[in-house]
Amino acid sequence: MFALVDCNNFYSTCESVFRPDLRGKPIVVLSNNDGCVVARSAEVKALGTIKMGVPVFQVKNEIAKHQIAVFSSNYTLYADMSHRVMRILRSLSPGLEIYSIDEAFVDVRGIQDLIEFGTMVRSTIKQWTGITVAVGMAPTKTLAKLANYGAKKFPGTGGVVDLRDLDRQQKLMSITPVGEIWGVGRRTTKALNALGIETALQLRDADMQDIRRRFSVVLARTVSELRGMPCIVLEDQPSPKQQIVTSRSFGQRITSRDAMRQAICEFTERACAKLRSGGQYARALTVFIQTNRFLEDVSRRYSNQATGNLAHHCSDNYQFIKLAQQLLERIWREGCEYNKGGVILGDFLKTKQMQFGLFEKPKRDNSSVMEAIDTINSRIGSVRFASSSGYQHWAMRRDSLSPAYTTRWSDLPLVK
DNA sequence: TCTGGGGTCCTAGGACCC
DNA sequence: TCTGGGGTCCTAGGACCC
Repeated sequence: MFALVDCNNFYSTCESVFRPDLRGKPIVVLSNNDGCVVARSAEVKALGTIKMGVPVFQVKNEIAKHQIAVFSSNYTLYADMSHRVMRILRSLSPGLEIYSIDEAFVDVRGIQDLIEFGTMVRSTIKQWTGITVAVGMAPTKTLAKLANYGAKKFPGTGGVVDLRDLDRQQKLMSITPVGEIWGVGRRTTKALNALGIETALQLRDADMQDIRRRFSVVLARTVSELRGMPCIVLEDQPSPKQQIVTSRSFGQRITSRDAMRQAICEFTERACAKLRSGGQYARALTVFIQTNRFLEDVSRRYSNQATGNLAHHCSDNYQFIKLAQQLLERIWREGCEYNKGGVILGDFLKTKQMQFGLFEKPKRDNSSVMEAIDTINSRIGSVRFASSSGYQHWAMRRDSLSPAYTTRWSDLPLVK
């Protein structure tokens, strides 16, 4: 038995928890660079005119008209609030899989009264963090997701749904559009609709072999899960990463090679720091740069990437920065207005054992230097390589950033 | 003028091996 | 006119998730 616990309107709730004056008011939270709407409060969802993911400039009038409060993404705040929620969940159940920043699967095997448990989870999290969650419980992950959908969609449930009962499953599936099912995206929805499959129930009762043939093994598994046969297990041990991406849209367009080199070097540094924080080693690095992909004039569009390998695996800023600069030289095109760039670390070592080449002398090991840098950066801010320091004209736009209420002493809310 | 960031998995096709 | 069978590895692209 799985429970899926999912925070309601997570980012927007994180903002309103510390702004009681905004409770019950419409709120949107924007993506990095203040580009798109990525979270909406219940009041905004109810308006129906501001869709998830819409570019903010397209809904400027709507925002003004309804006096919607706008926030830039404050990931420091959201990550901290997420940790608080997850810590509570872990204390309530030993089996926990943190699935994303705002949701987790919980192992609820052996719990007799699921509704009682779900209600307790909900009220505890609400009281201790101010965050409201919905709880859906069922014998497979896909059904638990569906139960959670029901808990959010129908207020009469009190935000908690136990979907063990087969009749109840059938009833909910019959009124749930197939596109709401976990694993069924936009493209698949369209293709399924074309076959006459509109509801979750119709997908559950479709011919499994036919689904396997027409679509993929992934969708066939979804069908199986809808029938109550679990195919996806609880992964309470986080599996090691296979790649690390660090990329940004720039606040202002970059046209000079020097500024781009600086940005790419900084991305590389950050990616290596993430790598070390997971105790991993990588060998491949990809650098990519692109102009605005929405440019009308196609001749001004440019996008390219280059991949290179180090002689052996490492997690050393120094070597990856050197490689990153060589790769950038291969793809740099003069005269373009770049609006995004990034790096991808790949080809990770499967074990924690370092393997050197047979005929090469082990290079000087910088790990103690890296460790020192990481320690300093985690406490008091930034020690940087010279290659990535300098002017930050490209820093992302965050015009409506809220304070770091829970992680910076000077930002602590005052109670009068 | 303005359009996010970070991931995973699957499939098809090409290059190569014997 | 006619061109095998069995395999691995890599990459690009697509689909999905939050």
